[in-house]
Amino acid sequence: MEYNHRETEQKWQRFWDENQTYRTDISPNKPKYYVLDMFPYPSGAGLHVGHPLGYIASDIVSRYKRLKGFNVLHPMGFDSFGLPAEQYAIQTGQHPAVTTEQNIARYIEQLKNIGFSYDWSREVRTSDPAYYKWTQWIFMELFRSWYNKDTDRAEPIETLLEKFATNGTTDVNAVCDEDTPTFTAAEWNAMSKRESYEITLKYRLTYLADAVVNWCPALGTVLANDEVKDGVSERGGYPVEQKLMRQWMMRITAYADRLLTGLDTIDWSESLKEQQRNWIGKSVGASVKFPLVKEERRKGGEEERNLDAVSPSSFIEVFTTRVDTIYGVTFMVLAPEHELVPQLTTPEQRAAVEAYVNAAKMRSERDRMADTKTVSGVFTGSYCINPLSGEKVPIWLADYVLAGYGTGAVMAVPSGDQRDWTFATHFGLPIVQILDTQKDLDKQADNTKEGHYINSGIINGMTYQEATQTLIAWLEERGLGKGKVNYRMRDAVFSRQRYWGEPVPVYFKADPDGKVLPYLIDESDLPLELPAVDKYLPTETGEPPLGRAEGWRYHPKGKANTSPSPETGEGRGEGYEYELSTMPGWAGSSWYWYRYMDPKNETSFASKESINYWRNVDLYIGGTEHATGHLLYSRFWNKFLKDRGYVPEEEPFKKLINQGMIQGRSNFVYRVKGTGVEGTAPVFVSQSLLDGRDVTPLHVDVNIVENDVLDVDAFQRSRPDLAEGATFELDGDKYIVGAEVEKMSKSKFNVVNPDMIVEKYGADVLRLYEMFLGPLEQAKPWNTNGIDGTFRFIRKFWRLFYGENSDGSDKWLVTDEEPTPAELKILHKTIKKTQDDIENYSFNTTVSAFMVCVNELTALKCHKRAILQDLVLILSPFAPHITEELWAALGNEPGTVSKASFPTFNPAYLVEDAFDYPIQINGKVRTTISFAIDRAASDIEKEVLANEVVQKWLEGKQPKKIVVVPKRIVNVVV
RNA sequence: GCCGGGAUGGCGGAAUAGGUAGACGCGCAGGACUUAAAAUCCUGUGGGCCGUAAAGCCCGUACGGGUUCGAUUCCCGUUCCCGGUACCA
Repeated sequence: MEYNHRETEQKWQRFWDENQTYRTDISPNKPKYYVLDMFPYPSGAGLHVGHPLGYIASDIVSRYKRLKGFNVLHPMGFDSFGLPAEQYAIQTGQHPAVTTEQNIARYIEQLKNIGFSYDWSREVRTSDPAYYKWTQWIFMELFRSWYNKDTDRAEPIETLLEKFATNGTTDVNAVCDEDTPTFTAAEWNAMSKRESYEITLKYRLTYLADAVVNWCPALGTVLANDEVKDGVSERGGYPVEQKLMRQWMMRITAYADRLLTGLDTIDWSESLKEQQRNWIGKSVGASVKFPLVKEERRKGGEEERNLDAVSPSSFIEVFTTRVDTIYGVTFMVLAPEHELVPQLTTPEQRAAVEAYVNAAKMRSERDRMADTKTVSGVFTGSYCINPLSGEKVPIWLADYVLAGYGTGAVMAVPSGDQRDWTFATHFGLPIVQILDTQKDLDKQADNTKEGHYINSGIINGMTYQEATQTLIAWLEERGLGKGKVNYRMRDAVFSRQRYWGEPVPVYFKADPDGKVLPYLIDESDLPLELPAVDKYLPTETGEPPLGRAEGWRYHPKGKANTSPSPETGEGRGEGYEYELSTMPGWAGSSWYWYRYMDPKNETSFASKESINYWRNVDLYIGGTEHATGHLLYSRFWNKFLKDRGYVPEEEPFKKLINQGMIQGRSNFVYRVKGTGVEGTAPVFVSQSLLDGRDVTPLHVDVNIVENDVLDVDAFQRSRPDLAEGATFELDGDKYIVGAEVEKMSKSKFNVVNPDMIVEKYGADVLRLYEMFLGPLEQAKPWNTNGIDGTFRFIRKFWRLFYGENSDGSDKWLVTDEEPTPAELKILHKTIKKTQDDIENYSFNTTVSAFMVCVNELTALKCHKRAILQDLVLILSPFAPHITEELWAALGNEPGTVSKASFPTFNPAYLVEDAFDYPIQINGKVRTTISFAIDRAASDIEKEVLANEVVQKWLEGKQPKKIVVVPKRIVNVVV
């Protein structure tokens, strides 16, 4: 009987479910191993064959580690808040919870079909109130914390209040808002409760701020930078504009340095770490103040040129990484959006400046970035003073300076910076050499740090190091500047003007003087559940969808609710207004790996016991698209939770692997141009007969193509719109289709559903084939064609155990005979290869080793239990169903293959007594000769030289040299 | 532009402390079994040359150099492809 994959696989999947085979509990006497997949967003389209790639790899590692004696935590859940469900709700009125539930059910069914060893009792869903209760709680903890730069960690807000009460702001070294006032202890203690509370809001790790955000009018929501691609929303592709809005922010910048240095402690790919480093964008330099020229201020005339009113005072502040080049500054460049521009513009220059600023506004960010060749800029008419040289420096505007980075102003040093050089050359501004080593300044800038300074006042003759130190000290002494570290990374916007997300556990209360401030709801009121709304759109007044929830107001327990609505003044006694925005997509995914440790806990996000046992993720597998989003935010929250003593590890994901994307392989049919239109019958030509004919390629469903041969009948049946009355020009009796690698997508008719593969070939075959396709981290196209190889392998493997009696019934072939050395060698070579390859995540080569093993055992007609039982075990991580079946057939307790031990590799079986040496003449192999392993090199030399083939190549000459590498090669140099 | 990764048969890919390039699989070709097909099994399969055959020779890991007894592997330069990105002061 042939192996029946359908019956067997379903049987074991049911068994595992019913017996909770993969249920995991804490067992302190076993080492732990935590294998995590990036949990999916359950989309309506279901899984395609590309999705499970990483899940299969992680499942193999999980099963392998179990056999190796580890207690393995391997859970799965769903990142179930998100835009598509909300978009669907807007269109259909269907509550997102309903569609999400349906999609999850389908995902679970598909996942269970593939035989993953997840502990499903630990499943989490971010949209479940029992889950997001703790997302909200973490938000509250962030609100209740500040970042102490002295201890370099987050602390409860109470430690800040103590400092204020005893010493005011003197001892406080915190990450906080720019406009935070300084005060004494006495001043602090004299403040009203409201005043002091308002001050603490500037220190908390989550805070309200007016932020320029990516506002997407079509989606009615704010998007994170990484959700915007090329000026349109990543999901949906709608236009996005910049808008100033009051938003909840996360002070992730407080952690910038730790996020950077932590990268050195984790085992992630270099490219991924580099992406995070670039995103954080640390640069070390100095900020310098350039005072504005006083005479300019005087003769400015009446028109708003009162520079004394300019905030904060009369200077331009720049950030530079090359303060040593300050004597080379010949002009100043501001971003067109810089706040001082209106005040700095002289009446003569006003028209030109306004034209330039407007033109810059019109150009999209994209245009400005794409166009780096054109030089543009305009002079404001004003000057500032170089604080070092005392020279007058003209102030220009140019759009190569970005408002959002540094201070939005640059001190231009054309001799050292290429952009400044280009600008100076274009506008005829002077270029001053400042280092004796700079050369070819008439052709380009030279950014060298070598040599000694010239034309440079107090640093003349110094080297780079000396000059930098001297200048920073000089500037700090005079309050004109200081050493500064600048980061590209900004604080993260945490608000979304949408419905399907976690409500923010905050309400607003107006104080007697009318000032409205945010307050946390009481912890006992968590979870703050999403209210029902009539529509999932913003309100008519532009409020987020939660503004539609009727009577949704906060009523603190045991307190009078007397605050009127801050907007309307109405609603006295009806409770307080809630925050109406919801949390972003990354909130729920920034801590989920902890919830798996203790998913049902109602008193904390996970028990201390479980967290201290499982600690962090040993292996994390997922896509590279989360490089700067999820993976950065998760590290941020993890560090915060560690600071506050809730978790023990600084980094959440020790080892991370990015699985490569599985691309689609599209198939095409070719319709002759001019046919199939206006009632004419279409003519399709086989790809093999094209030969330059004028045709239109059309996508054809890959599921009706086999080995690039089209099932013509199926094509005509499934696409009557295309193939009605068509004629086909065949190559022999075959229509050969064309092929191209594209993204896997419905519109390209190249989606392959894993369910179909499982039905036809079995889950074990799907698992083996996905691994066999190539290295895990590499992107590769899916081509169902090759799957026959792994299908045959499984059946060949089965035939080592079962044959057929003459009446057609099953014949059990396994015997208890003693294995031969040759059989043991095959087995142990495969054991070694399997464990080495799994430890190196090289799954494709493991599958090939299994094939070799089964081929060799088949050739030897080996049916011995002593060999096959171990082979079942080492194959079980890859093909759990068939091995579970055979494990039971071998007489083991059913369902226990995952609870056995990985066979021990015994090198003794691999010892060879002879080696076939390739014999090279001048580096080319001419023959091979077998020598005993312990044969002396001099003996080998002699025998090689005596060899007939070697003699022939020597042509009677004496060899120059003979290289003998034991157990490798012999090379005779003539 | 910069950063990271890559380029090996018709195809997916193997082999790097430098040591027989093309494991394994697909596809293809031929054969066995079968009334036939499917399934299965066997043989061959980088290109070229020479041969009836056996055997043998030459070329070959994107391209051009180099180091070495020996290079897919190391070094220098070039081209192309994929991913990322920031005009970052």
